[in-house]
Amino acid sequence: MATPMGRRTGRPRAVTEQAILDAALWQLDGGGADAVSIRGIAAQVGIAPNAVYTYFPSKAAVLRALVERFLGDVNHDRFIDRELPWRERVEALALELRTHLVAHRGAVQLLLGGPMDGPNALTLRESLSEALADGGSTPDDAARASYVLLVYIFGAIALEVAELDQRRIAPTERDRVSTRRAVLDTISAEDYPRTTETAGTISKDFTTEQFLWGLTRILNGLQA
Amino acid sequence: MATPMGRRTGRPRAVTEQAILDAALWQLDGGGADAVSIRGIAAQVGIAPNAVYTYFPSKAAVLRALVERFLGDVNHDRFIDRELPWRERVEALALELRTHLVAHRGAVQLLLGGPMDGPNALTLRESLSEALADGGSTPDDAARASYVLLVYIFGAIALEVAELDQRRIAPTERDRVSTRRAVLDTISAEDYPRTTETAGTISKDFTTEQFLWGLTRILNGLQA
DNA sequence: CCATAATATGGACGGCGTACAGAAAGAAGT
DNA sequence: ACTTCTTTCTGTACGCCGTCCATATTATGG
Repeated sequence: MATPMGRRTGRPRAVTEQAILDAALWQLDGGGADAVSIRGIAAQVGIAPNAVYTYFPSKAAVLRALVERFLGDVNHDRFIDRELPWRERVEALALELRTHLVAHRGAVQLLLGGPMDGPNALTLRESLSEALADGGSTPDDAARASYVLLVYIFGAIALEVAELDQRRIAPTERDRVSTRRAVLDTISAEDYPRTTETAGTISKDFTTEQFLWGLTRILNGLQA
Repeated sequence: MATPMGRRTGRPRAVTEQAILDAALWQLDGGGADAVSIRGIAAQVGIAPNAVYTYFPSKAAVLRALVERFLGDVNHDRFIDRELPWRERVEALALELRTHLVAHRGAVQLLLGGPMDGPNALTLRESLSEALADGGSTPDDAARASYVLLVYIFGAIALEVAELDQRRIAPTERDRVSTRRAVLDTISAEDYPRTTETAGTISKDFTTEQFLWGLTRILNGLQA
C-alpha cells in the first residue's frame, strides 16, 4: 500500500494503449476500416496478437477507443471562441470535422457503426448544441438540430468516401460467372490511398462546395 | 442457334440468384450486415459455398445486388403520384425509405458502404430530384438538394440503428483487462432481433418524430 | 530469495472468402 | 444410343481472421 500509484507489480507492459491505437489508425488510413486487424496491429507494434487483449478486451473495444481518439483530435479552437457568431462557429466545426474525416476516411464507417456515446462524442454533441442554443433555439430544438447536423456531416462523408473507394476492380475476378451477367466487383483495398498524406487533393474541388451548400441550407432551415 | 433463348446447355442450376438474395436478406435481418456470409447463404439454399460463385463473382457482388434489390422493394406509389404537392411526395418517399430501412436495418451499412450507382439507386435519386424540381428549384439545385436529402435519410437511420444495436454485451468478455480500465464491449449479434417481424414496435415513438422534425426543417431550408 | 501478480507467448479452434481440380448432369451432333 | 461439349456443383485446401487456454516471462513486495 506504499506504492505511489497505479501499476504495482507484475511484468511491465511492452507497449501502450496509445501505441496500439496509433497502429490501428495507421491501418485504418492505409486500407480502410476492413483492414484494421488485431493481428496487423500486433505485428506493427511488435507483440503477439493475443497480447493485445491485455490492453483491450476485444477488437470492438479497440475500434471504440479509436473512434474516441479520432473525435478527440478534431480542432475545437475556432469553435470554442464564443465571440464569433454562432453560424460561423458551427460551420467551422463542421468543416473541421469534415477535414478530419477526409484525412482518415476509413473512420466514418466506424463512427456510423457504433453509438456515439463516448466522452468526446458527447462533448461534441453537447457543445454543438450549445452553439445552436446561442442562435436562439430552445434547448430542446438545439439538441434536435445538433443531431440533424451530425447526421448530415457524417452521412455526407460516408457517401462521399463510398464513391471515392469505388474505382479499383478486384484483381481476382474470373469470369466464372456464365456468359453475360454484368455484376462487377469494386473495391478491393489494393493500394488503398493513404489519405493522411493526400488529404488536400481530394476535398478542394467539388465536394466541399456541395457540402457547404447543403450545410448552409440546413442551417437556414434550422434557424427559422 | 436454334434454342429459344437463354441457357443453352450444361448442368442445370440448382437455385436462382433471387433465392441467394433471399437467403442473404434473411441473414441480414437476422444478424446484421456482418452476419451475411457466403457460407451461411450457401447452407441456407442447400448448395456448397463455392457454388455461389457461379451466380455472383464475389461476396461484394452479392451485397451490391442485395442493395439493388432492397432499393427496388421500396414502394413508390405515393411518390409517383404527380397530383400531390411536391413536399408531400418527398415526405412520403422519405418515410417509405425509412420504413424499409428500419425493417431491414442491417441494410443501411450496405447502403452507405458502397457507391449508390445501381439502376434502382439512380432511379431513386433521379425521381427525387424531379420532385424537388417541381418545387421550383433549378435542375442543378434539385440535384444537390436530393443528395442532401438522401444523406439525411440514410445518415439518420445509420445513427439510429447504431444506437439500437448497442445494448447487448458480449457473452465472452473476461476481465482479462487489468483492474479498472472501463473499455466495454457492445454488440455481439447474440440473438439479433429479426427486425422484419418487429418493425412496428421501434419506429412509432420518439425517433420517427425526430426524423420528421429534421426532415421538415431541411425541406424548409432547401426551399428558400 | 521467494511468493505474487501482471503481462507476454505458443499453439489451437472455428469461421471466413475463395482458388483449383475434378465429378455430375443435361443438350447437341453424329 | 453413344459420345462430346458446356455449364454447374462438390471436395479440398490455403491464408486470414478473432480469440481462448495453458505456460513462460519479468517485475515488485515481503
